Amino acid sequence: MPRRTDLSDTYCPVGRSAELVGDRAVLLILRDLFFGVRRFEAFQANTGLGPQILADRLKRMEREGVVERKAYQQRPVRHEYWLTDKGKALFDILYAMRNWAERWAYSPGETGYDGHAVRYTHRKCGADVGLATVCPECGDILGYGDLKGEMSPVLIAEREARASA
Amino acid sequence: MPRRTDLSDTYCPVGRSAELVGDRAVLLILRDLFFGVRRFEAFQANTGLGPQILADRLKRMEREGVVERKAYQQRPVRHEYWLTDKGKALFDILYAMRNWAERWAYSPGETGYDGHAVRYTHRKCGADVGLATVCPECGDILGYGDLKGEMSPVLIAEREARASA
DNA sequence: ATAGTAACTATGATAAACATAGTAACAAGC
DNA sequence: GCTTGTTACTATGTTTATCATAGTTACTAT
Repeated sequence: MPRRTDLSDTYCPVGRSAELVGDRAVLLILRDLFFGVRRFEAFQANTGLGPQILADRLKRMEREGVVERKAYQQRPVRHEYWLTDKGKALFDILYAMRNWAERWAYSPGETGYDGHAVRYTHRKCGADVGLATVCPECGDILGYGDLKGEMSPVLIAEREARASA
Repeated sequence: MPRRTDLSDTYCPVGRSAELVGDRAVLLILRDLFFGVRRFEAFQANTGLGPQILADRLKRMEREGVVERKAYQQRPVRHEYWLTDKGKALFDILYAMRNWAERWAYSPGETGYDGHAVRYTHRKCGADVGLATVCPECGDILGYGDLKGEMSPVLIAEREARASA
């Protein structure tokens, strides 16, 4: 889609974020990055994105400073994509998206959806945090690094089915 | 852009949110809705979107149940767009986007940017909450309704300039 | 009868996305 | 030393969304 209007110079902070995060492909890549995925082919398998939008978005994200390309082997040179601090800080946005969807985007008796699609536990105290941003057990404010995410069986099955296709 | 892949039936919560929120236009409309804007022409002026993507997105958002069209006058019938509860719950995502951008998306000496582009205060205790999700003064968890947002002078000027053009 | 207001719809050019195929640079096996 | 495999992409052409601009509907006010 032609996007002539550039929002990266607006004074509105939501506009500036939207320039990066207002894009399905970027969000799917970020999701995978937060689950520990680092390689091109894995992103392709998990997100279902074609190689060029994937390549294009990874370049964009690198230009914006949210990911870094790191060589993990020479001969032949192969790269992995790692989140920078600026990238890791995007966690709160993804987490808010997850929380919203878990609460509002699943129909009541949806098949295979019991509890939550992704369960987060507080690394420090082990508590299941539900949809909270503050640990219900110890009261800590929760951010990237504090939380451990685990996919539910249906979600794992879905990802495996996609990866093998 | 052709978007053949539909994410609304994935089990991944980020995927489901991305289907709605992974779109620049939707984000800009939501931003305005959270600032109290309700009318078509005002959205157009503030977001810079053309009338058809605006109309298309508002329909999509209505279909998704995040906004409601309400007639504010008869003869001729005119409508306003109001956030539903499901829509209001999206605040956390927008707030996370604002927080990320205020911290990471402005260059150090950027003209006119002193402090924050949008300042939020806790309605209950009056404290400036900065970039927090928990009130630094009284410790309350902050969500939609608890916060009052105020645009900085540069941002107001930018919006007025856009509206008059 | 003309001008104004608010919320759109219609039209055509442009640019982005998708599917599919192909390339580069090697390693490993036969 | 030739084929197969691996990983990370690039190239090509069709499909589809977006943008800019203009026009429409249904009225009120002067």
